[in-house]
Amino acid sequence: MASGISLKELAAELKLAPSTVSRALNDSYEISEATKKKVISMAEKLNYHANPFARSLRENKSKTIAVIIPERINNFFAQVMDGIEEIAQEQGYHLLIYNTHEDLERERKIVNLLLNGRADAIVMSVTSQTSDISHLQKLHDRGLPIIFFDRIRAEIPTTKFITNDYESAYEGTKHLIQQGCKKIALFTLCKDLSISQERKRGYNDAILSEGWEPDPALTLYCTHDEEKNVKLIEELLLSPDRPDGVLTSVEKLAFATYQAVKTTKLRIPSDLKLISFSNSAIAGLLNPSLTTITQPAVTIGNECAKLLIRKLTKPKHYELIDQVITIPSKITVRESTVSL
Amino acid sequence: MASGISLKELAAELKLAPSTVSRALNDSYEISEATKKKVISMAEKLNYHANPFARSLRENKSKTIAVIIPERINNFFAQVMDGIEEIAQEQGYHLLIYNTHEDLERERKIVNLLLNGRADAIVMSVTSQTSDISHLQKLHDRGLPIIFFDRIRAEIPTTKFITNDYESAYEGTKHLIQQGCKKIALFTLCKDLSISQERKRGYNDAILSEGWEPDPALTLYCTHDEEKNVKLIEELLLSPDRPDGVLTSVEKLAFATYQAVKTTKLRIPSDLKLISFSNSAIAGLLNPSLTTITQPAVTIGNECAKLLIRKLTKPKHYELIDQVITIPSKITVRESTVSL
DNA sequence: ATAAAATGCGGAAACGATTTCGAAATTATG
DNA sequence: CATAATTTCGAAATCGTTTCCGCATTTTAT
Repeated sequence: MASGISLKELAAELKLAPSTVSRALNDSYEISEATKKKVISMAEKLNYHANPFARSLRENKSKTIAVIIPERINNFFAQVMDGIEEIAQEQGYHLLIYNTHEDLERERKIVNLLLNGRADAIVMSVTSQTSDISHLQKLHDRGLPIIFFDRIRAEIPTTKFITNDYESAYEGTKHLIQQGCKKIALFTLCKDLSISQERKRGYNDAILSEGWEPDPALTLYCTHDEEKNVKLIEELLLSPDRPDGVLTSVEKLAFATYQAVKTTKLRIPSDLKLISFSNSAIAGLLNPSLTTITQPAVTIGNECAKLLIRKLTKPKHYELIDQVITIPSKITVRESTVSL
Repeated sequence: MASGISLKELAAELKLAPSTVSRALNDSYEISEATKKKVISMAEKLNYHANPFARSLRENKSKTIAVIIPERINNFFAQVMDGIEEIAQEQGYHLLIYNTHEDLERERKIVNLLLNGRADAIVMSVTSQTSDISHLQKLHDRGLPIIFFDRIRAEIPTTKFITNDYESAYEGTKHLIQQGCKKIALFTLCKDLSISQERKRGYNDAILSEGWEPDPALTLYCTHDEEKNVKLIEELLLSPDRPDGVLTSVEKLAFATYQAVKTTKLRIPSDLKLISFSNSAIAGLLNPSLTTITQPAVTIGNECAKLLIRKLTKPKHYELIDQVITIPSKITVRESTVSL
């Protein structure tokens, strides 16, 4: 109903064969410049737009990239999406967005949907639940180009983009130590996530580098329920063994910590220093301003899209080799970690 | 390459005609339960997934909704997108995302792209540049269901979702007055945007309701360049006629105001009270915490998607009538507007 | 001057699904 | 038992492209 004129009708109008018109519009060498001009001007006049489905059906490609993110769009994912969108639009690619909402079953469903070719490639960040990866394996086996970012799975032999999670966590923890913290806690998500593990490793090694013994009680595995997280953090902060420094592995846990602190008598940074992975643009406006480890989210999005599109346009020349590309984060020190 | 088995191959495997298999999978009444069972189980076994392009080509619909937003994904648009995604996924619809980056030319291009049926419907918020709306008119004329939200265009006779911009701005301004402000400024975007106009109207009427004379110099039309905005705001705040209260029409201008205030000797809220339209989850953690007018972004997204999908699935029963549906915002008073 | 090659275009098949139409097989009806 | 009605399925057309193949006609080579 909404669709306009077809190629056949355009051809009839021009008294040419559909094949000729198609070739003219695709700038084929077999067509004379004269007819090309005629065809193109008539196409413009009649407002002809090729039916994308007919083309996709015939060519077996969709000029579409699917982006799968694991949770509601936060600052980080928003910036990655912006980064992907920027390149995709520039290259004439379309963007499909899916959200697994941290649900493995939904992830499976979505991935299976994409098995039928609706998208030419996939950029994704897995759910924290993703233990069984057979659905991802199947995608890859089918030859569908797929790139992981942030929450990656090393088992799938493809290119992955992350930030320097280990080093950033190490440096962040070191920073807390330099600021005088003696008992440093880590607030993180699911144990199973690669980034959680890497960040924990960095945190642990920083502690060890001081000759200290890491205390398992100081690693808090949080949930996806915001209120519950605040409660958990409150409990820890009210306990006699409370930490005097915290590294939060994701933005929202930093905010939860600010919330939790409110109900205690503690003050940031005098009683508790806080540093967090965060892509919030207003970390500097918080009370107190938040020391952040900022991930290069837009760049990650850009690079994912660039690499995928190169692979799609020149499949022979580019391979999504099994490698992890690391783009470093940047630490910005603010009030939450400096003693007054 | 990535595509799997076709209907024809599945049919061959079953020693049935493609038509029969198609009908079986679509649960047609013409097919016996016995063969349906056989077909379905074989389809599962061979991991058959219908080619979406063949289906779309034949049925002339894509089960896809396009979302067009005018700028990088901020809190508001992220929440709207989440809201749309939620319903779309539930109903088996796919989501295409486009960003016009406040550029009318890009908006035209994107809209023209969608003219060929790639999406069954559109949810959009126009750019601040959108003066000529012939491209939107054409979309609507072609019968492509389209819904506007937030930044709407009244000229296109379809359903639009907004918040109570006028009332919220009125109430917000009144709140500033009640807190003792005598000179209230409005920081807003482009004059041409419907929401800007409505919010300005609310602001103006609140001023008039006090018997005051609105001062044009107190309305600041900001740009899309963050740094420039900070400069503009600084200038105003340093002028002898500086305001003692500010209503910002969008979130980012509130943040710009916080930035600008830093370089002045002014204090919020004692010297300057600030209230802003904002969907930031951490407004309460700012320094000082920010009084906000929070738009029902997720709900707006939900409602857009619900209405569109109803229209798409039952075109006879639902019409996207020319109306503006208003979902009220909620004012949350925090430190930035209350004297200590 | 004739053969060979290049040019410019048309006809028709193909992509993979849905659907109209019709035919065969089964059951019901008189 | 003969005919009608119903159930169940197959053949073929169709959606709008692209592309393989073929056929003139013109240009170049021998």
